[in-house]
Amino acid sequence: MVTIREVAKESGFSSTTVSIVLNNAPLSRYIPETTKKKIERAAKKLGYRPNLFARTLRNQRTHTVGVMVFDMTDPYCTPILRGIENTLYQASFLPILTDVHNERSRFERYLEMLLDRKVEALIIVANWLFVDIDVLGDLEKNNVPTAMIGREPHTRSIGSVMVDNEQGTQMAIQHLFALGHRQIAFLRGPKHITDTAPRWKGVQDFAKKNGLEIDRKLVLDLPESRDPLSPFDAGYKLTMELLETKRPFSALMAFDDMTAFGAIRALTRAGIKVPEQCSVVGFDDIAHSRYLTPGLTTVRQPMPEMGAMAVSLVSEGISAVQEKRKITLNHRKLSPELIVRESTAAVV
Amino acid sequence: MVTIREVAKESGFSSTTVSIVLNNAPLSRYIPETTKKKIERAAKKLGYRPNLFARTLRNQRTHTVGVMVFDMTDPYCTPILRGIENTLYQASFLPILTDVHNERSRFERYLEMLLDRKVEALIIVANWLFVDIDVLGDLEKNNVPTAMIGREPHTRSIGSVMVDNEQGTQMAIQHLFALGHRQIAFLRGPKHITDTAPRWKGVQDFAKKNGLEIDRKLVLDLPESRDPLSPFDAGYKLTMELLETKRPFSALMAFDDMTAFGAIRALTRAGIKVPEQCSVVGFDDIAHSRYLTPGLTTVRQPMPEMGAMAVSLVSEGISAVQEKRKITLNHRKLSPELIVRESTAAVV
DNA sequence: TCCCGAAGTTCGATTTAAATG
DNA sequence: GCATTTAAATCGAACTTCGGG
Repeated sequence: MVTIREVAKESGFSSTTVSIVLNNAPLSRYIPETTKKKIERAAKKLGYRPNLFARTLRNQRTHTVGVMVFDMTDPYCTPILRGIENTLYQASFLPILTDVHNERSRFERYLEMLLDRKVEALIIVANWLFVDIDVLGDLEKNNVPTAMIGREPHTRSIGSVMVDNEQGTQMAIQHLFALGHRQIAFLRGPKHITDTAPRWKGVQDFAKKNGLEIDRKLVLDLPESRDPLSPFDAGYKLTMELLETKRPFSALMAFDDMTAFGAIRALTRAGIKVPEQCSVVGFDDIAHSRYLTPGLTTVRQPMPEMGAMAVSLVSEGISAVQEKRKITLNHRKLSPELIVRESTAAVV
Repeated sequence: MVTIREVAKESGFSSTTVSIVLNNAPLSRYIPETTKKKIERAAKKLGYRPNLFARTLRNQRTHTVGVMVFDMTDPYCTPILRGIENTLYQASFLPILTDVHNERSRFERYLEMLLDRKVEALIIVANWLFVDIDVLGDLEKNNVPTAMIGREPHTRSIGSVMVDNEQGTQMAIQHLFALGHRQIAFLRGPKHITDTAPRWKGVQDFAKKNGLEIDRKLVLDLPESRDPLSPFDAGYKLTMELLETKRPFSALMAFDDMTAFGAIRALTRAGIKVPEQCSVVGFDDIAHSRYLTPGLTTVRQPMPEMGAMAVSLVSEGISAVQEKRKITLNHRKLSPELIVRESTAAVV
């Protein structure tokens, strides 16, 4: 390994001077160009790369952020991670990725590991299950700016990025309404998930405003579960139950895309064509949605942007820590977008 | 921050002794239990956590591995990453995740960043595009054990994990053959992808052995492209072209799942029912495949296992480096599995 | 005072060599 | 030589202090 001392020797100056020059430190304004040139040339010649661990030991900076996902296999995560990665890259930060598999013990172990590595910030992708773990203790104490994606934390001091759920379902129901649907079935989310309530509120608000009557018999709730893939099975099962009641409906609005896939499977099995005989809308716009046939009409969460936004929130926090200001992180709500594909059609 | 010196002071021993005890170093066998107890109690009381950067500075170990993905949004990646993460976790290693977006400059920049951080190993998930970049230079020089998933590297000294492509397509064609299909269309992969040849070879071998005639007019090639999602569009387009020729076929074998999705879309648009009028098989078994309707029959790559295998390959390398042996990494070929779902059926 | 550069200390842990009884 | 403990050197960079012109 080439050290700063070797560069010093090669260039004929002391390591102090080398350090000052290569870091463009304040003092470097006194150092003549010729000296700088020589040092830079020597560094280049030897292929000098400063040892980041020595540097961190001195100045405490790691240029690393921890990313915690609750379940990577949830297709909702990937685009978010992409957004995080891309934004960090621009800032020359590197992410340490951890997946807690929805297990508390794993969460705690990983948190400890990340703190040991002095990540400068933490981003939590709280998809699906996340019963408010008291992260705060350790985090606040350690002064690590933290942002959460997809869940509103119960604490100040932790930033958050969410999609505007209410707005999303309003767009969806508005779309169905405009297509002439009046008998609409709903597969609501599990009660313990915080997205469930606002999404339903969006529907209700629209219904009230536009005189749409909601048939309570056509409203079902997904069961609680800690498996991000189970909504598919639940969607399938609930739709089957719905069909058995023989209550007619011309459209179905699912809690999320995965649920919608399950519903489509059930409808197809029952010989009901989508969208000709029944329209289906989802929520999320996970990657699958575009590729299944028919393509799923859904409400897109701007996932890469949410990742990017989380990074910019914690960046603020990092600056604050650097300048010894108190950290305060914001809460952001991003607008969703209605993506109309082939799973919805006008009533005949 | 609690340092080892504070633990020393609290316990009444020197920092040397504290270090020896806490690390269970060889010398600790001379240290009496009572001393150990006292030191451990002091450490616990103060909540002592050794500074990893100071430690790394001394002993060069980082317990970190770099993971490079060529495009995270490729659904093929996620389960592999999961496998990597899970296996690393067991070994108390942490992954730094980088996504090179199929860009050479980004690849080089990330590689540099990872080497600066002294990752103890590197795992490359070479999905889709990867025209043999000369990683070797830097890597070999820096003595970083490296394994590649999904591509056979042109160099020794880099380990690799692949699925047995030949075996995979053989299973698929065998399945179609057993269902009575004789007129089978093929959407082969782009020529520049290394998977393409062996997958085709599997088909040919089976055909020869079983007297299945392959109609060259029913064999099309995907165009070259650097977008992991484009196979969908290509699959759609090629299938449309196939249909226009009016040449009959009762089954279609796609290069991968994404291509198969495109084909299904085309067939459906053309009013051809899958699987009643045409069976479709894919390759990969990405997450989507289970959820579309009909569920896709496909050849599963054991992705989590491939990730795990890559970790175990580089672990070997890490041990070698530790013991100053020369690193030699193996090449592993894992068996795929045929997943029969709803997109294939017997000819009527 | 301004400019330039070097010596020496510090960050926190590990390890070697050596000092005790 | 043995059991027990520790002072001091080390890892590599950054910063503080100081001195000479």
